[in-house]
Amino acid sequence: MDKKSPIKFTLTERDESVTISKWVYMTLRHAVMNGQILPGRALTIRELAGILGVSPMPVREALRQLATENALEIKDNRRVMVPNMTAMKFTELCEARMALESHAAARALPYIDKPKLEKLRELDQLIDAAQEEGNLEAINLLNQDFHRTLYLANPHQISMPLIESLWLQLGPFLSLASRHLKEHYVIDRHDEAMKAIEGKDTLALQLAINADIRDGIAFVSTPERLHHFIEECANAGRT
Amino acid sequence: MDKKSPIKFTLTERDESVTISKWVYMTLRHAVMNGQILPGRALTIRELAGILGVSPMPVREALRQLATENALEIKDNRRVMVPNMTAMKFTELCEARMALESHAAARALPYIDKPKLEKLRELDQLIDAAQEEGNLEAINLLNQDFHRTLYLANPHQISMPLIESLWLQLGPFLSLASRHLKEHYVIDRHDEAMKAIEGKDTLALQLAINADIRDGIAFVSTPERLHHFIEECANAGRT
DNA sequence: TTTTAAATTTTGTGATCACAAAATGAAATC
DNA sequence: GATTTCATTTTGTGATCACAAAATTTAAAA
Repeated sequence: MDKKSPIKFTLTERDESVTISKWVYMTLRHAVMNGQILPGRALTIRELAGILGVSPMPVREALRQLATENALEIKDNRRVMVPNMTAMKFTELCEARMALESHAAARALPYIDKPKLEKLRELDQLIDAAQEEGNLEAINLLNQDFHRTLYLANPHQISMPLIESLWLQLGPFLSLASRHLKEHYVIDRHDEAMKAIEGKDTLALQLAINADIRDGIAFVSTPERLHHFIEECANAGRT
Repeated sequence: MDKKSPIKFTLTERDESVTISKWVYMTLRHAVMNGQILPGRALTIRELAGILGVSPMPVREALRQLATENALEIKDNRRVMVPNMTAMKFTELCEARMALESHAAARALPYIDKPKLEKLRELDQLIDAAQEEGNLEAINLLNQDFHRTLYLANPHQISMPLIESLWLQLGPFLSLASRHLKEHYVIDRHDEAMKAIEGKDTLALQLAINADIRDGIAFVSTPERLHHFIEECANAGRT
């Protein structure tokens, strides 16, 4: 039954300068992050290799890498899949995001200079524009860019990879859940963050980041809706 | 010059039931964690495969996996090595540990029941015993066990892999630095943690965990000593 | 019809091979 | 002696192959 549901994901052309392994990794990562691969759907090396038009080898490495980042799950059967979401896991992931990202933001703040502030302002405006258009994927991408730019301002930063792992684990569910929504009313918390950054107010920045994370998942607000979405996603990729 | 310095690390016998890939991964991970591979020393797939007595394939996967955990660094040259420590990086890693682990501890606390408390007490006593003997590696291992047991008490926990990544990044430096020390006077902060756990006092537990992390790295206490050790480690594996 | 058992296919693992890029060493130039 | 150039070797990447374990299908039995 799993084999019935066909796998289909965005294929970008490969730049010659990038290794096949990396291209495969980035392609699969994007597919997972954007919910293009249903949770529970069994992924086989050869099938993916066929779709991507490469040998099994680079796919193998990419799958293992994504599994190490907990974007994929390798069961005892050696079967690889996008893990299913649970209510508790969702809570833990969000809480971990807040703990890690508010920390990363605080430690990046001293390194925010004029040009970086400008870059953040620019991203903030792009997000506003994307919201007017209602372009969901763009909003998501730009939002990530905003956070990444902030955290990476710290030249000694080491938590970005950990944060990316959390994003990867939340990505598929958020993406799938948002697809089942009629309308999105996203509140922009970045203004608060920008003000805190300008004022070099660490605590205010941490609060703004936490608020932003909370808002980003606000559409599953109530426990009922959360369970509703979880069920819906589980059904979409029924085993 | 790099090639001159021979690589040597602990080789445990492989259990039939475990895949070669996993065995190679665990072996290399242990070697990195315990400073058996000098930072900066170039690691080649074939050399390691030769030492381990396996084909290049499993080594390749293990190296990539350790690289995604940031235990190893893949340079542009495609060269793989244990990354060198810097003072700022060291600080960032410790701060990240405190942020993540105090968070993990707080979220695990509600799940600590009688048997788990007993297990923690047991580990605490083993650590005391190991300290009397001055068995450094045992202390380290048991200390990790203590923290792991605590955090994993939360059945929905998702931060353990992130924490392990931080341990992996700190491991080689701490291990190498401690080797250059005449004496170790480790203060046991676990008693405080135990008291906090028994009293279900979240804040006290977080403080105890943070204190424990600080103490664990106390031997590099002053910035001068930190720089001294960093230099010494860099010289040990000079490029 | 449902359950069990055997046969077949598919799959991950691990080894080997081919090749281009990178590192190394030797010779030539300044 | 120091630096560059070129030939040689080593290395990572990616493809292919062999095989045992797992999954699937088919056939037989209840």
